[in-house]
Amino acid sequence: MELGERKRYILKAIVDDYIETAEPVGSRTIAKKYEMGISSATIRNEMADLEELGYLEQPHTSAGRIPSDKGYRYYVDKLINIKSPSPEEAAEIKKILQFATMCEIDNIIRRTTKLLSEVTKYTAAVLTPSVKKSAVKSIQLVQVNDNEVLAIVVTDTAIIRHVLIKLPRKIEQDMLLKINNMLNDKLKNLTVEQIDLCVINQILMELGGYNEILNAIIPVLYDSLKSVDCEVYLEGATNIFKYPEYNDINKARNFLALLERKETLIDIFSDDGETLKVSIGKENNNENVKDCSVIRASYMIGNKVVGTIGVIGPTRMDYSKVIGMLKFIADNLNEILRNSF
Amino acid sequence: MELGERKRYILKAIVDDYIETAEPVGSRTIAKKYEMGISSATIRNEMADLEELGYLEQPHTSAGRIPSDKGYRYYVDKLINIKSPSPEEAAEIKKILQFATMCEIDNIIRRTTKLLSEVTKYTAAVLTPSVKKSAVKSIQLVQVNDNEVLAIVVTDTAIIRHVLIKLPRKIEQDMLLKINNMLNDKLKNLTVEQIDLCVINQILMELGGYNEILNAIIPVLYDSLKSVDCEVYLEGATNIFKYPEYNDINKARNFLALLERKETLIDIFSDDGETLKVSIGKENNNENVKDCSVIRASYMIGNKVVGTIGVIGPTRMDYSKVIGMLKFIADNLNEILRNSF
DNA sequence: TATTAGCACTCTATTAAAGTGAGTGCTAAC
DNA sequence: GTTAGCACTCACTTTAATAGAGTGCTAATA
Repeated sequence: MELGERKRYILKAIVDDYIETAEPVGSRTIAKKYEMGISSATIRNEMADLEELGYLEQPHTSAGRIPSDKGYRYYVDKLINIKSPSPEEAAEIKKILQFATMCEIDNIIRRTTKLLSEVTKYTAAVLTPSVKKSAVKSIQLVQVNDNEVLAIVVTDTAIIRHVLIKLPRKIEQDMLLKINNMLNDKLKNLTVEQIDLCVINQILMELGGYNEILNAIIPVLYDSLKSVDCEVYLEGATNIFKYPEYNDINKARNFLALLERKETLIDIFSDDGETLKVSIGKENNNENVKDCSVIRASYMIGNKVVGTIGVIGPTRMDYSKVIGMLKFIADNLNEILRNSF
Repeated sequence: MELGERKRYILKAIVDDYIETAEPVGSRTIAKKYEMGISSATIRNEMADLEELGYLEQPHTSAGRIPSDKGYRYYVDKLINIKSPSPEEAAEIKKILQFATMCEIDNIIRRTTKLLSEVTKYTAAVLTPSVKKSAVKSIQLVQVNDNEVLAIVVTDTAIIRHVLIKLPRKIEQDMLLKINNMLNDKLKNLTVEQIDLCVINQILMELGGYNEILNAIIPVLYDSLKSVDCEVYLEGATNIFKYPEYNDINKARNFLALLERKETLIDIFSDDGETLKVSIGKENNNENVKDCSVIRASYMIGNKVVGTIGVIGPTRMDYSKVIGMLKFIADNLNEILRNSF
């Protein structure tokens, strides 16, 4: 069901105008502002058609039209002109990301989140790599003092997990080394998901002699890896107050309450493998986000898609700006991560 | 300027009632609800006195009275009955904290923050120990692979910092050990604040032979220690929507925007050594918190005050409940930290 | 047949006016 | 010193009136 040239132009004008003004768009506005050599009456007829086809809605009889979810979808798929950042903006973004390069990966991701929320003026979130799906690259046991050992796990997704372990008695250096080597032998290149009780039992069996020490170390290490799967960084939550759809205190509260729960954020932003995905209103799976839009991109560490970076805001979102910015920032982030990790 | 018995009773009744209802309290309400065997006219006279003395305010001529900051202060200092948690609540809190004991310290603190916001129904924040003021307990350099070394610093405040360092070339195990020992010798027991360029230069001098490697390690390690001083965990920010003073969208926005900046939170919650401190309205130093109250307690690791745990909300805060809960939770947290670290 | 001018109609948002009620301060009596 | 009584104040609510933006429909026009 392809729309005619003129209908497409009118739909685009309405979506653009509504995104800009947040007010229902009337036929006269279209006729005057987007010079088409066509009268408002004709536009009215076209608008009635577009409404019948489901692309537009009318808040009440004597108001202008606003885009429906279907209208936004058509706009994003067929009509949009993606705004890439201007040369100045691009330079600024590159500068900030370049500066972040000196930091650890957590910090890079955190700064990227902030940057994204600042340039888009919406709320930005980033999901760090999943520990479960990460493979163990190296495990180190380090003696901190007589009865404490620090266990450090480094994964192929640049996650570093550490946990301080109390020992029941002093441990000799060579015994620690032996345990350390054993853990590396058995666990290296396994994903954390693959490390199950079976694997653990095997280690306990093979190192039978050191049971007392192992029983102090293994469960703590195991719990530490399994307990938290990924982090979520959130920035610019209060940006929503910029948009009149959130002048209603209840809407604002619901939105912010949503973002307070980590599990919800993971649900909203977690990846399904696509490089860039736009979810408009009711397209979102999460019940509480049905009047929001979410735009997200995946990022990679070492040629492996590991996390998501995204933006959430009202369905009346400036799609062309956000998509442009998100693409640009995700690309740059990937480049930095490729070079550094 | 001591208040008479009856004035004190009336002031307490007004504060209690206003905290409960959020409505200006009239003389009739006091007479009826807080049976005093005294007429509303008499109470009106007393209220006029209390207003003149600065303990009460009147939003407008035909409204009841509300407490001024001075009124709240008098209430907190002289009139309050602190509500300790009920046996059931106490048991519940202990259970949750006990469960957290199995976790790393970060996690304990995070859970405590959440718990505090849940039991008080206000916004809770916790400041983790300051790195600057922490003393280095141990530094370990661990070879992750040929050209990467992981540096781990453990402090006396149970902070563990790690940073992955890229090396210009492969490093021999004994050289790494030598550098490691040297770093420990020179830095152990120094606070991070005390580690300045002078100390760094001394190390570089004494290990002159390894300049290439040292120049890769030292600056990164130094930056990592100096870059971030402490973390702030925040929970229950949207709890403020429960309180009618934040039905005004601008107030809500200002409050939430405040909490979004880490520096502001540090400014608001950072400690001045007192075990428990209540800051009411204009008593707060931070300009943007002059219509809030902040209640905070310090917590200790190894007999040293290291961090703050606190609650922020409207000046019409349920002081007796919050103080009771905060004391109880801070005491329990201290006990857990004393036993575990 | 497609377009347009014109007009009646709809519905929200704004403003003004009137009414309600909680609470006060003051006065005079107890 | 306390209290009853009353006039007064002021925010809040309700109602009514008005304005204005925008539509849909009809009839004329190109």
